Amino acid sequence: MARRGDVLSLAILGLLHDGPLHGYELRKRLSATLGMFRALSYGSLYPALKLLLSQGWVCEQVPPMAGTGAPLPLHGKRGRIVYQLTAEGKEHFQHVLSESGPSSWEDGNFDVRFAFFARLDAETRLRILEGRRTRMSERLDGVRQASQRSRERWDGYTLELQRHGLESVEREVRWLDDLIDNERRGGSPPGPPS
Amino acid sequence: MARRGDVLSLAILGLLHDGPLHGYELRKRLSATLGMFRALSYGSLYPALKLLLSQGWVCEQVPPMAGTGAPLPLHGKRGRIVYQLTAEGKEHFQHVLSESGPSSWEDGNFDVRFAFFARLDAETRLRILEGRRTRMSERLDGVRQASQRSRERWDGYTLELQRHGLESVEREVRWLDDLIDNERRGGSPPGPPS
DNA sequence: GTTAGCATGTAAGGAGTTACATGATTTT
DNA sequence: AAAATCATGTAACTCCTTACATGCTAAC
Repeated sequence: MARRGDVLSLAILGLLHDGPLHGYELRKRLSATLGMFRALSYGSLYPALKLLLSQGWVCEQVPPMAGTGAPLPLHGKRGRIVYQLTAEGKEHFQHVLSESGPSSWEDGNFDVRFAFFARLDAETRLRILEGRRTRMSERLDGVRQASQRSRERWDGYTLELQRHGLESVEREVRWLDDLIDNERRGGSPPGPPS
Repeated sequence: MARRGDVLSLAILGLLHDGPLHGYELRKRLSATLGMFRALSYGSLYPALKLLLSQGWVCEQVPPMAGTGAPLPLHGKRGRIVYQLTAEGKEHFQHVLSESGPSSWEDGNFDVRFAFFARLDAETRLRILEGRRTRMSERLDGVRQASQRSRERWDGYTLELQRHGLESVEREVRWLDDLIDNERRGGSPPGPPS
């Protein structure tokens, strides 16, 4: 029963793909990257983990006893709970991530999918990027038309807000153009090519 | 009982300040401007109007009978319902708009306040802009630190997403700097000064 | 005459936050 | 020994969307 908009599950599964983590650490990584600049609350995170557990996509794991120097819970009662991706979890992650339909280029979903682009084939990457680009230019057109139809109604500040917003979306489209370009000619992932 | 985050009420009150409007038209204006690029649903709008009505901040009004050429409901049963700002509504709007505390520079609230900046004094404008600027550079620092602490963990795509997000916030800060500058030296509203 | 747009609403549910509640570990 | 940070969780609540339900008016 995979919900359409379950971005959080996808993000957690993706992070767990590189190794087991406990909730607290998971939250920090989710907040710092993945386009999630606002910190996610525990009131969202822990229920989400419970859900993944109940679906069998992750399992709880005892932390590695002794050894690595990591601060262990030791004789304490409620230590950290480390979550690990199961085989079904991996499969589910790959399946959901590969969805390249309209839902994949919606505001919330796109960023997380993009963060895990390395685990998708070039074709799917391109399809998602192009879908997102189309969505963004549609939005651009809509707002441009709306603001042209009624220019004299708004004062300087409202106009400035509109201009700035428009520029943001234009910038987004240019960014996507560059990524599509890069993807088509070579497909090497972005970043320092040196 | 003014809620902290009641942005929608503020936006509606602000739009109604320039003259009475019905819900359908209100929605279009809310969607096209005020930083709200996503269209607001009626399931949000009409209940919000009901609330404003119950608080006495707006009142229903019969549309101007005959005359202006506007498509009247005529003998139809359920025509448009035009909402008008009451005196208390104006007062409440001004009061909420003038709040220049932390809530005023949060993500959702700032844009709407900025759109109605023309109805605030220069001092309040400056305080809100500076608060927002501080908030944004804090966010910048947080993300910069987090991404420096763990550069090698992420692949090219995740890094690119992070870089793009960071650049967006940097751009936002520069925009605010310009606005603050403009506000300090003269205070003339932005836009074509010609 | 039927499609598209105008116009208003309600009920159910999704996705998240805040505030609360608890307790261990590390640093000062 | 106090304070900060680590760590996990729940209950209530907020804000919004989707899907539904209704009916008028303009254009093709």
